[in-house]
Amino acid sequence: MKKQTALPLDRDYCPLLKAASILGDRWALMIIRESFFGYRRFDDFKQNLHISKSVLSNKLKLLVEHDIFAKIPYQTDKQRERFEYQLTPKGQDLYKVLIGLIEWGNDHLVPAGQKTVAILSAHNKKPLHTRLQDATGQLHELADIRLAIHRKEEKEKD
Amino acid sequence: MKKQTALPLDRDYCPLLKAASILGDRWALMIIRESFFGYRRFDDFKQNLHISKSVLSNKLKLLVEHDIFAKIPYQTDKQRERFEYQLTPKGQDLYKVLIGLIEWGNDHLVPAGQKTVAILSAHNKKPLHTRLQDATGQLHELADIRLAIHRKEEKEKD
DNA sequence: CGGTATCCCGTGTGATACTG
DNA sequence: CAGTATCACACGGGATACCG
Repeated sequence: MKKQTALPLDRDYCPLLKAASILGDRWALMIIRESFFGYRRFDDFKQNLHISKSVLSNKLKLLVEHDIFAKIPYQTDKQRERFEYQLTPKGQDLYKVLIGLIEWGNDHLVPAGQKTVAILSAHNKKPLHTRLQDATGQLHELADIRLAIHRKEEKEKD
Repeated sequence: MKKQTALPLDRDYCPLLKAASILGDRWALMIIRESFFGYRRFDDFKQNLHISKSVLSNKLKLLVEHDIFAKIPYQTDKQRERFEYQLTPKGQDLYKVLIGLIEWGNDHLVPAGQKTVAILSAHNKKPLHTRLQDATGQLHELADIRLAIHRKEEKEKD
């Protein structure tokens, strides 16, 4: 890592800060991970995470407001209406963050021999790893990365 | 995203929880991002992030304890010894998380037309995006991802 | 400049009780 | 079961003062 030139970034616009304000607490990413495991119901989250109901309730409400979860009604036995929490496309896109964090945690925080979470291909069961790719399909190494300030273009996704 | 079978994960060993306990606050990832911009000194962090000295001091100490930063002495003008904070290999590996978060934030939190942080190739200036790759080099789509529990093998890193 | 120590305060969290 | 309301508490963060 050689030093890069200083950049006049207005840090108030930093996407990282915005993202951290939504996800940067004890529970948000854990709940989202449960969702990637396939769980969708209040009680599943509660049981699996040992989180208190009030905190879970507030957190889910917040994540729904941020369009990460959609609260979808469904019926169990024609008696009562229930809700389940499904990841929106915006929420599903968090797989990038989740996998990066799990990969880093596995590489550096988990002792060998201990059970942990693996990221596997569903069809050939091979472990998957994060890579960087440009629009031409070429892969890039860490040393090739540079952060820069630019103005987001209109054609890009919301 | 179809529902996956439930998994008997002992959530106390979750790498995500461990990672979140280190990085999941208002400042850790912001400081690390500054480091990826090339900044290494206490005062640079302080000026760029508008963080109070005491908080920055504590945070840096914590990140050094977690082997994310190394505190390296150097001399400015032969007078006083100073320290700078360099990312360790473990810290550099956080590029995966950082870029995932920035990419998600850019895609979903930053309005079009606004200045933001871009991730570029240093040599051809092309924007980079995260992808998933297996050991054979094959790239995988989101729909192909599956999370599973496994025991970390001895030959793997740390 | 590069921190550390102290104080104050807001917020996140868990426990508990309550509601439909 | 699926939440909401309330309370008490610990912790993180900012401001300030101080130190080498």
